[in-house]
Amino acid sequence: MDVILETGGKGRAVKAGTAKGRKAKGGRTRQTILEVAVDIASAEGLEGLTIGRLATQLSMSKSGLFAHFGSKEDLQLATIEEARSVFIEDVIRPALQAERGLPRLWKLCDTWLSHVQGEGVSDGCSGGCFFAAAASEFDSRPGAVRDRIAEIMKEWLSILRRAVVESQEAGQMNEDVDPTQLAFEFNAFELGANWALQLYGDKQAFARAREAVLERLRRHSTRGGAALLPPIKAKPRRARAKK
Amino acid sequence: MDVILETGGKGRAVKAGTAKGRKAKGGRTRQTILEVAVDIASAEGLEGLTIGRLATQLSMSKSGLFAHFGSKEDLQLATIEEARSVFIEDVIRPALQAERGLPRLWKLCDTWLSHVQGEGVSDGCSGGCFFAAAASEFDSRPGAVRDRIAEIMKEWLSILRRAVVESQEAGQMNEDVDPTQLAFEFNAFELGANWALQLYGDKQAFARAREAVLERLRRHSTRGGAALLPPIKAKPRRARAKK
DNA sequence: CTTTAATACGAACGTTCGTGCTATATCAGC
DNA sequence: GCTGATATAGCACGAACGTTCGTATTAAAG
Repeated sequence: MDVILETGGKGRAVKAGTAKGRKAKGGRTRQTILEVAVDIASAEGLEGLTIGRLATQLSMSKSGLFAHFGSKEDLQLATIEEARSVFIEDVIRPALQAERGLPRLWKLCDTWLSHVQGEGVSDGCSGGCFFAAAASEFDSRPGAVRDRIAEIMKEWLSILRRAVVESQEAGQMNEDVDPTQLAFEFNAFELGANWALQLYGDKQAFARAREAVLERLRRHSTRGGAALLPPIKAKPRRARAKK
Repeated sequence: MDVILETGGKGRAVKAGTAKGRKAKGGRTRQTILEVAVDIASAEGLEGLTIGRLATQLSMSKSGLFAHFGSKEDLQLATIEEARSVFIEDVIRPALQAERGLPRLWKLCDTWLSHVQGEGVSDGCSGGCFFAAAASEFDSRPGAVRDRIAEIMKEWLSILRRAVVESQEAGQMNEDVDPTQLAFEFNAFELGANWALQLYGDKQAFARAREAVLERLRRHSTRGGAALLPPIKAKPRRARAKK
């Protein structure tokens, strides 16, 4: 599944995808590199993202690719920024179109889960959360990479928390809910779903995470807020055969 | 925090521990190696567990250490088994002494969290869950190591689930609770707490995880079961300053 | 005392990693 | 068409990794 540099297509948002000139070529190549880098790193981690491997997959030479970044760390940082852009585009922006309050909070979680699950047909069944992988890989490796990852994840937690607060301000969620606590729990469900997917390929975990989130939202929503949530699915209530 | 086998002049590792005999010596060395290996791997992951580093920390030669295991993979597998033993000793066994049902279920979660948090004074502030780190490191690396990790984590999930079922059988928990779902959620809270600790050094996350677990236990417990849980702490209800 | 086998060491091998130097195409502007 | 910047390739280095091999030490067995 090599990625050829010049197929043209490449749906992702590139500043000037078709700009001509030698100068622009480098930028486009860099962009292509980063897109593949995010793919690899999502599945195998930021350290599995080897320059040699990246070059091979892109049919480039190591040094040619390396020239686009001053160091491995720069490549990692750039990859992180690219992943953040993708995340914003795929998760944050769609959620912002939902109505502020409970609908947006639910949409954030729902889209996040879809994003990790491997949204559409992307590329088979890879999936996996870039930041979850990167975080656990660098949590014990101090440096700029780790700091940036921590910053971005804090950003994400903050967004979740704000959505909770806004739900309360809109009178859709009970005031006695601690927003930080709820954000922690939602984030944990997402980590748990990602964990189950990566380790067992258990796609059902996403249904469980959604149910966990929804149950909590319903539990804490006011009378006015409850109507804004998806309808309750009929529970299949059958004891699992699992011993 | 090096572990010196014996200060003997030339770094000679000669020590007459409890058991005598040349034969037993190897076994003791191996055990010492594995204990240090678990420590390193808990903090830095199974791949950060380099043979060279392990040897340095033990004041041994790489080859001398290597001789105890046929390969790196064998070392990893042995380290996993050692970690499992520690886990059983530190978490499972204490929980089994709690009364079957809700008390045991709560104890399992509580002890697990303490275990990850770094329980006592162990060695400063390391902490971190061996299996969480190992799982996310190997989830995309097929092989015996990954399989064993998956097996052990499934074992753990199964224990959690059984505790839920037993709580229901004891009439302490409502029957409409899906044990698999609850086990998933508890596991997610634990992953979330570990994540926050590793990335932010946020020990408060454990309080949050405990609260999340307890709230769920209370929510689903029957009238008879509720009394078996820890008393409700007075909520400090103060809005966090965090923006 | 001699022999044996367990234990550990030191040196080296082959590989892979990140990285630096140098050369060569390829286009923009004069 | 020449010049100069830019993009990519080729090659080599040093470090670290897992691993192998030959050897020294030494407790236990004969």
